[in-house]
Amino acid sequence: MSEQAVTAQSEDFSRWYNEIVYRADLAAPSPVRGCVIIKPYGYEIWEGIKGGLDRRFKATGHQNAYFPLFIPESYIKREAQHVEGFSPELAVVTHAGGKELEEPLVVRPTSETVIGEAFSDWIQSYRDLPLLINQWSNVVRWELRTRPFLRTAEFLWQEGHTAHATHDEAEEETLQMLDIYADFAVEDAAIPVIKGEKSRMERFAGALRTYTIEAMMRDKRALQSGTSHNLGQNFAKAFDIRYLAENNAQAYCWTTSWGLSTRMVGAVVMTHGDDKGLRLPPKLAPHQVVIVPIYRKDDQKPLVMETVNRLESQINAAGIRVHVDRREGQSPGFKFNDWEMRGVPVRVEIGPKDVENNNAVLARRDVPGREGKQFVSQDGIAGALDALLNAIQANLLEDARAFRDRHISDVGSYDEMRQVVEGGNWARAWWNGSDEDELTVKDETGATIRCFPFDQPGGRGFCVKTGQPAQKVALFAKAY
RNA sequence: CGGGGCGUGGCGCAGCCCGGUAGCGCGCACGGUUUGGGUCCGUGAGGUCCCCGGUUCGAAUCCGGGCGCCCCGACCA
Repeated sequence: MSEQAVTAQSEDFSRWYNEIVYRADLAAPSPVRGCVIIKPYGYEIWEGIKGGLDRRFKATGHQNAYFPLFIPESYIKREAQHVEGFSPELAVVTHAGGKELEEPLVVRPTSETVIGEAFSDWIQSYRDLPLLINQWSNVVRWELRTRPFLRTAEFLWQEGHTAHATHDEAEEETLQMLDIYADFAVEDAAIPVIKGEKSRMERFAGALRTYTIEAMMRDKRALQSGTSHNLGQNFAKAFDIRYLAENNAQAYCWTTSWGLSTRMVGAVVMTHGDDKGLRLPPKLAPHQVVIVPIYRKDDQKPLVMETVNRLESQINAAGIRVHVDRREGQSPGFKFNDWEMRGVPVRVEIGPKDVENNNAVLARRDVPGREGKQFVSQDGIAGALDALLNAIQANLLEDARAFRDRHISDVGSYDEMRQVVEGGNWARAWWNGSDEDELTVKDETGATIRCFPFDQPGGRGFCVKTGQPAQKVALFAKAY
């Protein structure tokens, strides 16, 4: 368990992050380079994320399915930009069953290709459309540098794949799913995100358009937290996904894909965490409430535990995820710190005094020290907790939003942008530059275009780089 | 792939320069003590010192070779 303070965020943010991930018991190192073991506590957070998303997917008519881990190498090569984008990071199986395979098998980096191939069989008529499929799976991308949750060689995610009759329907789906990601991020993860479109350079390999939700971490770096792609007819043509229209004419489908990964766990850590550890939004917290019993001598224990057990079932009955810390060896002070490290939103302290006075101490994780503590009556404690959890959920979101907004500036010139970005902040600037200009900016400032936000100021301005008239502003930031 | 660092009980490290058969903190087990903000004391378990080879009476330590990992950059959800 944790026994000393972690490295402060202000001192070394990545070190802080790594320490938190291990000390909050989210993950453990794996024997394979670039992979991690997701421990139960970390996995429960992922399960919360899965639950929140899956519910939304189902509500919008999507069904889950599962496609194979292995993809024939030739499939990957069918869509020109797709190969180019993914080849460098593929893991390939060349041997199996004791002999060399006739055709190497790629471990999926994403499944557009296999799913596209399947779709071409499944879809015959316009009556088969739209086809709305989602898959929960693992994928492998052999990244050069990895960090737990943010970028690992193998990661868990969901990938949605849909096929539609028209471009507009596909576009509508692409945007709907982006909205779902944003809604999940804001409502469940308490992470304020900015919706926008990716630049040509940052677009998914093989997509017509890529949309993204971008979040600001506590070190002000940007984290692409979910993407939704309108694939146009690129994959439909490569995999022959056609349908017979009402007028008896063959037409290619329009497809989309969208994904969100275990990276979101990292986003939660880096958006809300502080120097004492994790701060989990109640909606995703494996334990929303932890009860720490306090007793001096053994004769006090039965009394205290009686109350604790009673409150536990009362809180449980109210649909709140509660955990009682029954460990014997540790002092209350140790437990306080331990649960703060793990980010449990509310701690309930029950000691002899509370038993006597019919009280309980509630301590909220998002407000440090005395200020975050309050006495409440044991009667109706569930109601008090419910209100408190809602307040914490809202406060974490507000806190993150205020932090983000403080660190985004509108800039009018390239020099100004440079200054803002070099200070670690985000810059909003008019842009009409070329791919090459974008690369230059990256070279010179370290920042990339995170997106062209949907929320545009309107009117027009002059591009910070080229000085030419521009219709849109872009967000620039250093990113993970 | 370029630059830097490191491989010693589960984790973090010392020992290496100057060879003599391995130690500290945390964690773990047991006993006691304590418990309203990281209690304290005692006892104990646990190690192919990354690998291979060489030098030597003797190698964690010296020499040669190899492997692995981490950090910073380029690539990326």
